[in-house]
Amino acid sequence: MATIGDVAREAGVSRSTVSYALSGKRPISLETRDRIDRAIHKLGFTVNAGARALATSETMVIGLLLQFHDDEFPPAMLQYILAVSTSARELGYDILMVTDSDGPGAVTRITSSNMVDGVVLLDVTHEDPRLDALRAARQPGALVGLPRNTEELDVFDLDFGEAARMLVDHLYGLGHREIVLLSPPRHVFDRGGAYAWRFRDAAVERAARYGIQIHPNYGESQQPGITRSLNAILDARPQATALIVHNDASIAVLPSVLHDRGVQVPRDLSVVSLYSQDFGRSFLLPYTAVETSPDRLGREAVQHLVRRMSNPGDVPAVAKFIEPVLTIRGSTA
Amino acid sequence: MATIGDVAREAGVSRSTVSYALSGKRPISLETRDRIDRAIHKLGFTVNAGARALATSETMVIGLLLQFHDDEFPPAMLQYILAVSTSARELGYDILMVTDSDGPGAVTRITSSNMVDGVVLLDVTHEDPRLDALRAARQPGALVGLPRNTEELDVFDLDFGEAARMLVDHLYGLGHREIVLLSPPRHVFDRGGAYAWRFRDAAVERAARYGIQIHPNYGESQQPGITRSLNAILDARPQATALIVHNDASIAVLPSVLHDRGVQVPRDLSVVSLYSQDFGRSFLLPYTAVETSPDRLGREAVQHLVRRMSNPGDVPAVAKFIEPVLTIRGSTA
DNA sequence: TATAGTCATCGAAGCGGTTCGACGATGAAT
DNA sequence: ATTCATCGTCGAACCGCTTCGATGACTATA
Repeated sequence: MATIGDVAREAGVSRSTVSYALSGKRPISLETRDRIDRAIHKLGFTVNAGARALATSETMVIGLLLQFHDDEFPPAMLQYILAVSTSARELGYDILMVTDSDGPGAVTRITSSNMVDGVVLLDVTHEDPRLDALRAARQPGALVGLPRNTEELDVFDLDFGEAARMLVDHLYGLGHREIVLLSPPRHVFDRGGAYAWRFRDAAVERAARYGIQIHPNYGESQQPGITRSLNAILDARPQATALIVHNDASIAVLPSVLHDRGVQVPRDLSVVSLYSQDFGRSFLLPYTAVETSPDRLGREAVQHLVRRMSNPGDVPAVAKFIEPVLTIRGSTA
Repeated sequence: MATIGDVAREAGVSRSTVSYALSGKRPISLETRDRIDRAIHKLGFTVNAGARALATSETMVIGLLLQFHDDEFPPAMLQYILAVSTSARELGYDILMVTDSDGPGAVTRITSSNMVDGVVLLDVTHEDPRLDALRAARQPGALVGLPRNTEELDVFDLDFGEAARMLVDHLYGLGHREIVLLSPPRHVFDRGGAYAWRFRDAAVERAARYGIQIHPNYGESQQPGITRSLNAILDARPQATALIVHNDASIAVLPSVLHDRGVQVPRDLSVVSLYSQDFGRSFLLPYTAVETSPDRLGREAVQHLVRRMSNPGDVPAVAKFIEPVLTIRGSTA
């Protein structure tokens, strides 16, 4: 393995000169730069990332922390992972992905050992135990998901309240007066998945303001419970003319369930939901829905994190709720 | 940030002594070990991963390389990612996940800069361009997926040929004499996704041996093509009594398509497929199928990689095809 | 013509660990 | 009573790179 010393010797200059040629932090004559370039190619030299990290205290790596809960639909998570990874790479960072079941431990481990320059926390809950670990860390973090206390933290999330209002407005405008709402499983609420109740509460509040009926329900996360609960919910409200589905696992199987019941959309029932474009494409979901935009979310989180990593202290904390976009797909009437 | 020097000073010993106490590579008296432990806790010391990596030439990080192709179904990939990540962590390794579109470049980048001790390549194709980069690297690699030339490489894959034979046998045993086979999209074949034609060829060969009819077809990867092609394929073979689906995207939407056609499983059509248990659970797939076992595959790949990383040279190259397991779910008659 | 900047380069120190060889103090074996 | 190992510890060197301050050679300024 060629080191910077080998390159220096080959080019007949000092190591520091090679370093400066590499970084461009000091002027180097054209001629020397040329000799150095040739030496680098001849020896196949690449900077040793560890040594550079040690010298600069910058690893150029971002930690990505995720946890898989039984009550979540794994395919949805992938969208966020990809978005974070891609935008990090665009900014020159690599991703250390940690799926430890011990979330706080993982945060502490990778930050205190200086493996990363910053972390992105996915799927943050109301009282996320990882936040204490993050606050204790030297490195900054960006959250996707809304904790109770956002002080000193950069958080990014969809504006679920607004999403709910948009969907209720849409249905109300079409004349619907009795709506069934399918939320995530009760577990998610208990665990503090704020997105769940932010969406539900806003929907209920909006419906109340219009004086229309809305029936909130919890969904299930595992088959065969999903189908069973879906049927039970629809059975219980035969008068309802519209369904709002805020539940990834349920929405994936909804088409076949509706079919089994002989329900035609939108003739018999209007259906709206909340999912990302990619997700909808994977599962052939033809429903009018609000985009969850994992790509925008992931990108913003990473960009902000990088900004904070480069000017520590200077960047004020932000809580950014990206505005939902309604995509009409003709599943409502 | 406390360094090993701070700990040494606090404990009144030399830095090397602290290091030996940490690693246990030389005997340390109980009393000094105690003083060192106290100092470590008092100062909240953690070894700096970069410095250690520099000194030992071991990063304790494994690179995980993946690429998302348009013709693949993203949710299936997640299973592998998780399996690799989990088993790596169990062995003390972290995962550097790289989703670069430039696969070979990514391999070279992370290996030549010594960011990782080894790499896992997911979804390896017949003539995978990443393999040259891997061969040129100092670090060993483990592949998931089968390349044309496996020399000097450790490859892990499901025995797709055997899987196909098991499914054909199963159907033949039940009396089926005309079978429709739905393969991955043509793109996958062209790109060199060996699993696609290994499965297809084995199925065709087996059917020929039994003297029964089998009709191979390419599937699609994106809606609405999936549904359209599924219907076209079924329309074309009205006599067929069984369907083998080797196509993640199609299998996810198959239930609703069959329903739309008024086809009852297994009364009107027997259906078998190939997917992992988790995948089936996510999508409510009730089909008799061969397990793809991403968890076993990921685990074996990582374990072998780690073994090779610790005794370089000593470990002979392996090509391991894990044996498929048939799970009867009652979708055949 | 003396003076002050630039420009290009070098040497040395430092980042935070690990590891090798040495060394004094013990205890066991001869 | 010597000799030999073993035990526990230390100092120094090294891993590969960055960066600070210094230096000599030029060029522009007064």
